[in-house]
Amino acid sequence: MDGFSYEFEFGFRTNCGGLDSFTTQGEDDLKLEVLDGLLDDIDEVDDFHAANDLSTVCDDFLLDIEFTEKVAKFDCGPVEGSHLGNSSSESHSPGASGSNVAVGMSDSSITALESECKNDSLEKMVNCELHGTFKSKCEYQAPDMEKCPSSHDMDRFDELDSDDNVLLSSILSKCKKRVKSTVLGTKVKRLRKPTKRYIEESSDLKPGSLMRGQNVSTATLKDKHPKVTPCNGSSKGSQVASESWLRGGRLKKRSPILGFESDDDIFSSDSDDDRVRKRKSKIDDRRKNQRMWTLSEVMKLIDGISQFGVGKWTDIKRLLFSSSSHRTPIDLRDKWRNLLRASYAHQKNKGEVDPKHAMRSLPKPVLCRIRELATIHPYPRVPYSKKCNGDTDSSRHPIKAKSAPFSSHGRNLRTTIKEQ
DNA sequence: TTTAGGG
DNA sequence: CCCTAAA
Repeated sequence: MDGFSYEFEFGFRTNCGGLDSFTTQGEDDLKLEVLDGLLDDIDEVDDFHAANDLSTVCDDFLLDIEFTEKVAKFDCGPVEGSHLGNSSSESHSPGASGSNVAVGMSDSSITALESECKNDSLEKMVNCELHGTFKSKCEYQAPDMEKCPSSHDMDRFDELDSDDNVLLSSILSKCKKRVKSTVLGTKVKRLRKPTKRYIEESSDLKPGSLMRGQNVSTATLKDKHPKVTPCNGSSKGSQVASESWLRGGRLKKRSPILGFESDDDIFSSDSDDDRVRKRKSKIDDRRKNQRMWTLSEVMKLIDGISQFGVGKWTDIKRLLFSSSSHRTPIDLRDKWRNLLRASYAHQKNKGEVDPKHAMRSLPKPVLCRIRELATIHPYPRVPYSKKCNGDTDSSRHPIKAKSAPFSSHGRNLRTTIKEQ
């Protein structure tokens, strides 16, 4: 049973070194045809995923196939007794650590086997072993290669377990695919798909943990300094409570698994809401964590900046925003950038506020404060104060002159300096 | 790790 | 808000 699978697999593997000597090139086509015919009856078993890094074997493909055919013939022949059901043969060789891998012969074990076969030593070892068992038989039978498999052989083939057949089918279909690509000269390099083992490992996460990957830990990680700060007087009473789910799941890095997750819904343990939400806003989900800045937050930010200076975002975060687990230092910086932009826009409009944005505009004192701070702590690489723009200040900072202050045109900062 | 800058 | 490069 398994012995057949095992030996077949290893025969396939090791043929490259052992059996190519007695096959003439002229037989290749014939054999391929025969093999193809054989294989056509077999359902294509889905990929072996172990296709990764089989390229080293690929060069010996034709030979592999030859041997495959031989095995199909020989192993069912009279001598097959020593093959079929003789899985103990591997136990003869104590050094054959790899043999253990193949005995179970599940798909995953095949995967394991294949990956193990990348190991040179293992291959050699198996070579040795098989030269003892296989080669002699095969060489012995080689002269009869031309003849078709006898009906007896085919019967024996049919006698195989269904499990064995499945396995055999898998292996053969794999051979077939590779042979086709190789023989046709295309030698298509298959895209590196995730190995079955990888998928299995991924899906193993599913049952136990509802925590979707990394989402859980980051939330707690941020409040390293749970300094008790009155919840910034924000009108949003629910802010602190809700931010755990809103922001707690902020993904610092996209994990490679994310590809699966979005494509196949491997993590089907998601609630329906989650799934719907994920589908709906896959594109702009970067915005879904967005949080309106409250005035009090802005004030705190301004205070922090005036206290620590611009650029000390971590300090500001630690001391003033420790209670809000969202608002990373980067957020603070971004907000400050936006505030500067806004203040500049405001100033440029001579105090007139676009009625459309009137609601969002900052109170005048805050605006003044921002402008004030901007002069004291110019935002990085802002060479001159916004207030004195247009004068020759920029000439004093020739290096930094290229980075323009914030313009009223959204984020296009550079056009402004050209205009001036 | 933090910051700056771009998107 | 996110990502990445640079420090």
